[in-house]
Amino acid sequence: MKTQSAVVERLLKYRDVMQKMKGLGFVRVFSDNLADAVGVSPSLVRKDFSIFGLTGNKRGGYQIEELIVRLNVILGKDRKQKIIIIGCGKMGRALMSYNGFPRVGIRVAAGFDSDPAILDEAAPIPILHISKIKDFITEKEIQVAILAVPESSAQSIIDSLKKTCIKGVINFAPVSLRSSDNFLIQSINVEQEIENIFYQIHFAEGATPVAEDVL
Amino acid sequence: MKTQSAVVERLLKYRDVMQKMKGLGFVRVFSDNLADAVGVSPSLVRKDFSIFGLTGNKRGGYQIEELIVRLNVILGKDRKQKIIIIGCGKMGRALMSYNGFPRVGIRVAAGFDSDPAILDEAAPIPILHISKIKDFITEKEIQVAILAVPESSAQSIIDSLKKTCIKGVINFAPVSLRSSDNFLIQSINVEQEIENIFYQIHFAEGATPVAEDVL
DNA sequence: TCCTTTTTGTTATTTAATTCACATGTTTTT
DNA sequence: AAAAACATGTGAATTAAATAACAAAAAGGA
Repeated sequence: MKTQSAVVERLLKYRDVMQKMKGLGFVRVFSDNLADAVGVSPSLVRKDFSIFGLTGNKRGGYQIEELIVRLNVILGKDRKQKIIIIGCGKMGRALMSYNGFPRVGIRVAAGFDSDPAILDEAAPIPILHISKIKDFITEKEIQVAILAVPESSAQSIIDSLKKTCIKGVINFAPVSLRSSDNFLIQSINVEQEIENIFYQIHFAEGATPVAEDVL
Repeated sequence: MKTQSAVVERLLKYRDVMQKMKGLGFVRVFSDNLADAVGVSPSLVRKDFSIFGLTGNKRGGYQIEELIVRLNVILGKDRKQKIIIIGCGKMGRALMSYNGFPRVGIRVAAGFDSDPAILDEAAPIPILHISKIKDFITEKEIQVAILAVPESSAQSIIDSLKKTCIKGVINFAPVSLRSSDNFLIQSINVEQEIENIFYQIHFAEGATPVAEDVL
């Protein structure tokens, strides 16, 4: 039922690279170029394109301009992409002002928090009280939220979001929340990534993971 | 040469779940429990354990206490895990005070920035000038860094880090930096995750990715 | 015009990851 | 004590993902 998340992630990277190439004045690109830039094999680039019916020209490669347009349609960039941020602690506020979002056409519609001291309804991106979240989501038809709240409140917020038209969440709390078919949760766990890196480093230094049976 | 990152990520999750179960007073756990909690199949849990030589008891499941200890050795949690944060803008400072790090035994040794206005050498986690980074890394034997700088300076910082004893980096800048064998880079790209979610949502709503040949 | 070069698009192959299935050792029940 | 119920551990089977390979189309000489 769900399309491979990995393929879509690669499409996003291809588009990103092409956007930058376009900015440099390039007009066409070969699967080899994209492969080098993204760090995959050229045949995988072509296969990914083939899955989505994206075609180029034998010998001539791909027209960057045209391919970006077609990719944007596939990736839904022709629609408005509004999100809200729940939890306006340091991480939440850092995300609210993150300029990577506007650059790719993602608009932060508002932030929400339970602490009255940090509310600011008049700001360009307002910080509203959490009690107003349900109406806001309904009225503005928000579908995606970032959850940047303490671990303790993450689950209960998720439960209430499930009763709204929110369909997907990026979760920064270190709790294991599971996606279901109609409610996607993508967790970002920085400490886990770091622990993973420490493991890879240590293993690379020659420490056997455990036994001799690991290739 | 590199062990599957995915397996290690699962080990980290298993350990996390068991840590919480231990806190609740549980003494043993079955592969089914861990599977449910982490969202994988029981046989995968057992196979993951088997790869690393982690054993339990037929019928009796796994002893939580003992398994956590053995996992911590495998995952390198018996060593000090110090990191530095490069770039102390909003995101960098949010990460500096993130309490998820101390909770899992990761210590932020210092932050670094080029802006003299935000330096603070006396703070519990000092913010030092970027010019001091090389000596600091050498002296404190730092192996892992978080990169939270603007896109424009990411690549040049990576290049200079490669000349130090840093072996792994978590990158928050939206640039595609590639790992090599002795220098790991793990990028966290929130906007990409969001775009991916938007795609999944839209596709789930019935929009065909492109043609009829996609299963 | 014809030959050579290049690069796509797709099928076949290989490799990797996950699930299945069941024999084996343990505990509980009767 | 024997039987029944369980849960692990692992090799076999399956599924999924990535690479390799190559025929066919386009472009550029000679």
